[in-house]
Amino acid sequence: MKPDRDAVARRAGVSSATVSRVFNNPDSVSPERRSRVLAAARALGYRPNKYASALARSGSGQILFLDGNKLAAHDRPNAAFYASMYRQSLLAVLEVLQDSPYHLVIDGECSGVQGAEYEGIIVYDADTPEQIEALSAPGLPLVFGHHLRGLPGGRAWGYGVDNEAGGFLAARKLLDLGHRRIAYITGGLSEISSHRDRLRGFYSAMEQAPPDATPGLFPGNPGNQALPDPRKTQCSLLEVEVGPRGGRQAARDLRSRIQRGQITALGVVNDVTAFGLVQELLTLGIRIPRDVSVIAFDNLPILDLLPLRLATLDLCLAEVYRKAGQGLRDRIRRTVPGGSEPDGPGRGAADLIRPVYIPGDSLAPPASGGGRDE
Amino acid sequence: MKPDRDAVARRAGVSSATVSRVFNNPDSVSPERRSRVLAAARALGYRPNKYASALARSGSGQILFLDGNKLAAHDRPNAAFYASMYRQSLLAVLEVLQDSPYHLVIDGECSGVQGAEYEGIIVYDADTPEQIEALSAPGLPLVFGHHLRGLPGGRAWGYGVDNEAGGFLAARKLLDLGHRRIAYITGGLSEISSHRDRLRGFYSAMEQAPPDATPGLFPGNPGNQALPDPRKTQCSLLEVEVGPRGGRQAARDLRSRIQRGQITALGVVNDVTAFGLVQELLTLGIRIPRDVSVIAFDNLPILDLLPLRLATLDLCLAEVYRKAGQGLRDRIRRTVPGGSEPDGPGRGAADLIRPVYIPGDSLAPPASGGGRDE
DNA sequence: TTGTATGCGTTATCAG
DNA sequence: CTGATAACGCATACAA
Repeated sequence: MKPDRDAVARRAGVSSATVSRVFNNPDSVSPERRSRVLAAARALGYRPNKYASALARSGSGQILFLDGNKLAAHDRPNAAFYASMYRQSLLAVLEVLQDSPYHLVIDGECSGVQGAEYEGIIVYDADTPEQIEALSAPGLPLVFGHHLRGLPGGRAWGYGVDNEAGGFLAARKLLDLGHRRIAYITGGLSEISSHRDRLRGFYSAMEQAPPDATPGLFPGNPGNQALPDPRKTQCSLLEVEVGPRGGRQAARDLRSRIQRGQITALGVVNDVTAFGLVQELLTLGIRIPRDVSVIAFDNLPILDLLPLRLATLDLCLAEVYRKAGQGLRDRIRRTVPGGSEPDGPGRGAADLIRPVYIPGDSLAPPASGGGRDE
Repeated sequence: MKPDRDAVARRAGVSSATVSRVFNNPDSVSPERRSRVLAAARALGYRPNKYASALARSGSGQILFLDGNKLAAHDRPNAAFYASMYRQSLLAVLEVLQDSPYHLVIDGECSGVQGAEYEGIIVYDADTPEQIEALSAPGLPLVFGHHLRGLPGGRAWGYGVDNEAGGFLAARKLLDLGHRRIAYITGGLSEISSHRDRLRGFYSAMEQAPPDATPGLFPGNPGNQALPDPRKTQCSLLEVEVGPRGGRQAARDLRSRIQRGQITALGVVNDVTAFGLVQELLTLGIRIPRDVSVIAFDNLPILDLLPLRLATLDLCLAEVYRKAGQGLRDRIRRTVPGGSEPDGPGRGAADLIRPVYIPGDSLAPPASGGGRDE
């Protein structure tokens, strides 16, 4: 029924070992024969059998897609809203691994991480990379995805969202529209690195703001964080619980300042928080974007439940995880032969992908003509 | 490293073939030896290698998890809100298939359904079962999940949500609280069978309502559907576009009737629609549950974004898909040996699971003391 | 660079 | 009911 390696070999007039080499180590076979083999394979619709391959390699043939949420120290507060990201990421990895010799396995129990069950692990949204690196077998190629700056020094590799660039971009959008009285709403700064990164990026754009900018009206204090002094930036900072409830709280806290024109634009750490914020602002009779502009992060489906289209930044997780899949694939290859340390560009480091701006109806120039006047 | 079949055989003092039989056809080996083998296997932590197994069987060893949304005729309107269900279902199937000889493969391209790539298919949320049955190879065990009544007459099997029971349950909750002036909000009745089923169940509870019930105030007309005549039930019917926008529309349509006490409770076809409805009702100054009670279906995470907890029905998809996984597993077994028609209880039929009531703050007895007065 | 031969862990067939 | 033994489709050490 399905063509096997021997069929291809016969058709191409080579030995079956050569066919095998073409698929596993193409450089070790002469260009002329290689193309003959590839042609034959294509004609027959040949695709290597992953099972036989794994069996022959004495490998498991499995790559684990490990959900960091299952290992998280604390319960993720708004986890349920992020199922779409999970789906998106999973499908991206699957697409990449489609015609690799590996199967993607989704973690049922996290039990087998220790054992030699897998040939590599892709970690989805890990809370504490160190923990996972410690948990998994020493030789295992490990790829982290999602939000990451710096990774544990070891064998870990990562592909993630450039949250700092995202924060910068968000602030730039507001500044370019002419806003000068801006507040940033966030929370969980001590636990969640992505929140810190977004804030840092936001600040650094604000530091570049034109000199006519009005200083922050209520300088928040990120406290123990190694962040720029908000008094030097043009940005006010409001810390709340991250989530819809915190967003609603923020709306009540900012109400009078917005109504007096002391704040004309808001950056919000994520859509979930922005959701509550916008709900409550509208309830309080504050119009968006006329009275205040709002921009957030994540581009979640829940935005469709808001009466207006919120401007936000898409995290491009599909791209992140596509890269993660490819990266792992490459690293497995390099790990097998010599046992030599896998090199590649900057091991232990992370490739970051910049978020993309998604326009909405929540952004407009400040009402009172530019924000210079008192 | 990992124990193989021979290790188990040696330890149990039997041949390796016997070990194999214990795992594949337990009845064909004597009880005494069987228990010896099982003991040895447990002691060694032996688990059959799925790859070798598939290779030897000349099977693919793969079960396909096919996403019906990808084959849907029309774009699913509110699909993004249902990612959590996808995740939930997928994980349930994985759990069941954990120690079966099969791997779960998630559809990348739907390309291989024709080929003998898979040994079985689980179809997630299929729009048109007929289409999928036609598309897949004739011998393939096929299991459908999600919303289903009747299946194509052929080899298909299904496990789904008993939407009719859910509709009945929702109506009963309202009736038991004393409501007699009730409206049901739905849409897409001609395309979406689950919506019809919920309505049918809702109606049938209303037909049993006590004789003091006030007749429906604006008898809707489901038109071409084979549904009970709303004039005979105690229920008013409002058809809108399913989704947040339709929900908001419904709120505006019903506003005056609610304010005049002509309607005291609402059933809504799903949470997404209910979301818009509740948003708009609150905006219009209608209090929930004081002015009107609301109950919906699905128990989606988005309910956390509402300022009050909406009562709803959980679809228990985890259980549905756990059954689906087990069912498929059984069917594959029975299909292999004789080529005889797979029997099992009621082939071509569907096992339905009843939704479960999730309490909330959106339900209360009618304000004006029982609903009897004019 | 290429071909030959062996083994990967199971299942299934066939004698006993 | 049980035990040898031949596939299963492929990777790779080894020899050419």
